[in-house]
Amino acid sequence: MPVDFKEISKRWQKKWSDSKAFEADASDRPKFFITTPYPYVNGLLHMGHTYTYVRVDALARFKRMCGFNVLFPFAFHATGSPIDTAARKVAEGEPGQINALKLMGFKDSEIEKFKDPLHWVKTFSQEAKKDLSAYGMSIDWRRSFLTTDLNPFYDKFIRWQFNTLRAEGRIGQGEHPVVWCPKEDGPVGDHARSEGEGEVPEEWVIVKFKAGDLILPCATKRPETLFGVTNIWINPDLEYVRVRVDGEVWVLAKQAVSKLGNQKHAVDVLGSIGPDELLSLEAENPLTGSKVPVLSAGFVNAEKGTGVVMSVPAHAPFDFAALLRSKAGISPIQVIDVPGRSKPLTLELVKESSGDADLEKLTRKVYLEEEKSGVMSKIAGKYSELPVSKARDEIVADLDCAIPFYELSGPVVCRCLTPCVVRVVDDQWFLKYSDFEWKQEAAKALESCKLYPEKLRDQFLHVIDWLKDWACTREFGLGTDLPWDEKWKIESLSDSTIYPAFYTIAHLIEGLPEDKVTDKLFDFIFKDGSLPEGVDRSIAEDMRTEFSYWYPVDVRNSGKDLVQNHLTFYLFNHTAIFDEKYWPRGISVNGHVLINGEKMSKSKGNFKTLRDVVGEFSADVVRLSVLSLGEDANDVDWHDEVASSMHSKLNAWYDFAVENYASEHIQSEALRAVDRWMEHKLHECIRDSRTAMDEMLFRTAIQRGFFDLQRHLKWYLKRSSGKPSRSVLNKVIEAQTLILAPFAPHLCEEIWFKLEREGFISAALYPVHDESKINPALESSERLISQVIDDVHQVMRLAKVEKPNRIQLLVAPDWKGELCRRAEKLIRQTRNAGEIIKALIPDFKEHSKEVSALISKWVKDPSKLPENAAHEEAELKDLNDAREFFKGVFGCIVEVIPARESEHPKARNAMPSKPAIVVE
RNA sequence: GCGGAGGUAGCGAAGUGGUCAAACGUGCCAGGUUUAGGCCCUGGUGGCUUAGUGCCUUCGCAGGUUCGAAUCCUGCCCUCCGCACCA
Repeated sequence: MPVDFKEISKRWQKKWSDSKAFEADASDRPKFFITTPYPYVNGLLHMGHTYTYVRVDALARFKRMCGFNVLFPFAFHATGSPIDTAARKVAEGEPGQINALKLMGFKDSEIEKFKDPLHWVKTFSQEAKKDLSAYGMSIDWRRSFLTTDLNPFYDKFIRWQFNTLRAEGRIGQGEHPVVWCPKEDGPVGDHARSEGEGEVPEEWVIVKFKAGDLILPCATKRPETLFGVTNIWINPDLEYVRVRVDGEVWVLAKQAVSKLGNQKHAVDVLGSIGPDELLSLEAENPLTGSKVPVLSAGFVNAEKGTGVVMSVPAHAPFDFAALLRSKAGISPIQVIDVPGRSKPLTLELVKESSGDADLEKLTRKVYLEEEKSGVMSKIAGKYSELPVSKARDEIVADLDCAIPFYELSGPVVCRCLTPCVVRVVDDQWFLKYSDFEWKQEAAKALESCKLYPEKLRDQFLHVIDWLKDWACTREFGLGTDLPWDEKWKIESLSDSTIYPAFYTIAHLIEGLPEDKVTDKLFDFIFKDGSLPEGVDRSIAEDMRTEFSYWYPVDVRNSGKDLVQNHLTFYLFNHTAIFDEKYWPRGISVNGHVLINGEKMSKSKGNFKTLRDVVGEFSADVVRLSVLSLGEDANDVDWHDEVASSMHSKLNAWYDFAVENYASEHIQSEALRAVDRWMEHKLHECIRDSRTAMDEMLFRTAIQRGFFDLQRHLKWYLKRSSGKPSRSVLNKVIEAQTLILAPFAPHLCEEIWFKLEREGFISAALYPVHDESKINPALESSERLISQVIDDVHQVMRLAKVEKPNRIQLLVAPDWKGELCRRAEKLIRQTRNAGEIIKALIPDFKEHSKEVSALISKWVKDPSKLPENAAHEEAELKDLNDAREFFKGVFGCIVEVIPARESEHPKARNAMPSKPAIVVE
């Protein structure tokens, strides 16, 4: 019967909600607290969320079924600039943005409202809540909240967090390069760019060459090549100026002056300087002291650097090409050796006639090669033998006249269509993640943290090690004001590190008047401070109880892209703020969702929202499908066909369970071997799926606990010829339904109800395996029988027999079994066939020829040796017992005969557990 | 470039020194039932073989260690995640 999954889903969701099934409060039961990063609410939840969140929900449901008091809360993130920017775009009538909203199904009249960022936040958090409920998430919604100052309580919590961090010395202020729009006079994030997404400030160095009283500032990314400078390039077509920079007089291209101004240099243009004068200068290499001439070259451009270029012809294709053209008769100076190369790549490949595009390519090639395998040559004095990147760092550190300079990695254009520049701001606030001691604390927190999967650990360690100070404030966007400097908003990754603690009190704190919510109150709740005056004691104490009961978080699960930032920040901040007993207990990571092997993207047209798939396939089917497709940090590849097939499987299980369950009392009955085999398999499946669930290996759990169990059940039904044991069948039906419940909770509730079981299956206990029922010895008979069926099929196929009249199974004589068992032992000791044969022949005199043939075969390929060879008598019994079954399978008489009694030439082929087969 | 994870059948993916031609899922082929069904059942799905339960070849590429390697070692190629003020 077709099951109406959607109707079932709605009905049970309502029952759960009406009975507050997932609302959890502090108690004396063991607790399990699981969280996942809240989504940013600038759109609908999509396929990626279906995976991450169902992993959390499946674990929550499983732990609940293991008797834990489980808290699974959920909230919404509004902090940051994208929503702000999007709202502004709507206000400006930007067609792309408006279209995006239309595609989400909003009517023209509604779109108007999206001019207000608050409307985005409210709309999409509500939509997400609807979608998640329809997806069957077992969330305690009482504890849900929004971030930013839209929510005064969360806002105060974040202020407390930052005041605490500051008091602990975790926050500093300093210089920082940012991408800057000169017109808007502010930083420009990726979201606010019309061009240049992903471009960042790159670190260059300005090396100051002295030329009399003047300074020629050469901007370079490769200061280690200073030893090879043969001349300075300027472009006579550019306009050059003298500029007073930090008290010195520099010469540079006019366009470059503002760059310096933006990078914390005091600049004052003194006047222009002509090419003739420039070309007459002689510059002093600050590293070597040698004097080099200034020459002209057309490739010098003022967009990059200063318009003054140091020329290293041996290692820079543009320089060498220009030098060839200049006919100056200067020879390149080699600074870097590459093993296996007698002459620098540049000198080998560059011709006078090389075009700009070729030179561009070559530059990249040279850079990569020399960066990777180059070492400094002898000429580099104390730096010789060093790898180039190391030499670079040391040279810059040693040279007073080398100063940092930033250049964009590529052109960036602001949303206001103004080209952007790099600006060094000096009042940026940082979280001091570079602090060695803080790193050590984070590493310690990691140590006591269970990771799912464990192989994440190396990456976390690297991130902790390499993490630098994090700029934690922004000048615009939504969020919480930095408490002591309200020009700044706290940046979005920084206001979402310890908020799982807020879940523990979110539903209670709203009962207090806002003005009573102070830092002191948070100290009381989270840090055992004293109760501030005028605060309702019972609420405050409840909050403290909730926090100390639920904390720490037992598992936090997210997509793998958050390891490198959010999850690591999460560790850092917990160590800074909370007592060690509250540090995270577990972190779990999952891969991304691909659709038909491709990354999901709106432009590819394969973008699916959560509500799309749930609408198409139903919650249970999506949940089970997406979890069955992958685990670990691997990506899962969504295919609709998988979901269709999962739909059928679930439907079939519903029918089977409801039709075959005997809810009346079952009389005890004697169990046959096949019944005990079924119990054995059932308990194996229970054991394996339970273990997998605990490790969040849901695909394994589904395979062991669903696919495998179903296969075994099918075999059991066949083997028991339509007369399965009622009690065994009942146990299978109960266990299978319970095992499926964390994945397909709605359907399983419905089955549970139809089985006339009390209460929610969500609150029932997950099956526990009974070790005494597990007995691998029970498997040999069934394995023999299924193997025989396979072999007979193969014989029939090869012999082109479609409908056999008679099948004979000729069972190997006991001496062969004995031979196998003894050979097995000997073959472990030696690979010498002769030795083994010699040892065995005396006991198998009558079969000496066969023995030597078999032994040499087995020595050559031990996998051919039957393991745990059956005894003739047992094999005859197993096969005889299955005769009726075989008859049903093949539709003909099946005879079981000892091979030694058969005249048939095939009889000799019989081996233990592999009877000879005669098909007629 | 740097750090991390990977490359096994059409696809997804088990398997980490011999029992693995490779579980399980999906797809595909053939047959049955049904003959509206995204239902169900049976067999097959690397190549060769076709009275026979066998043989051969594969686990990104190239070498090496071993009686024996998808599994260990070396080099190379490719894919994915992240690389910061962005959620």
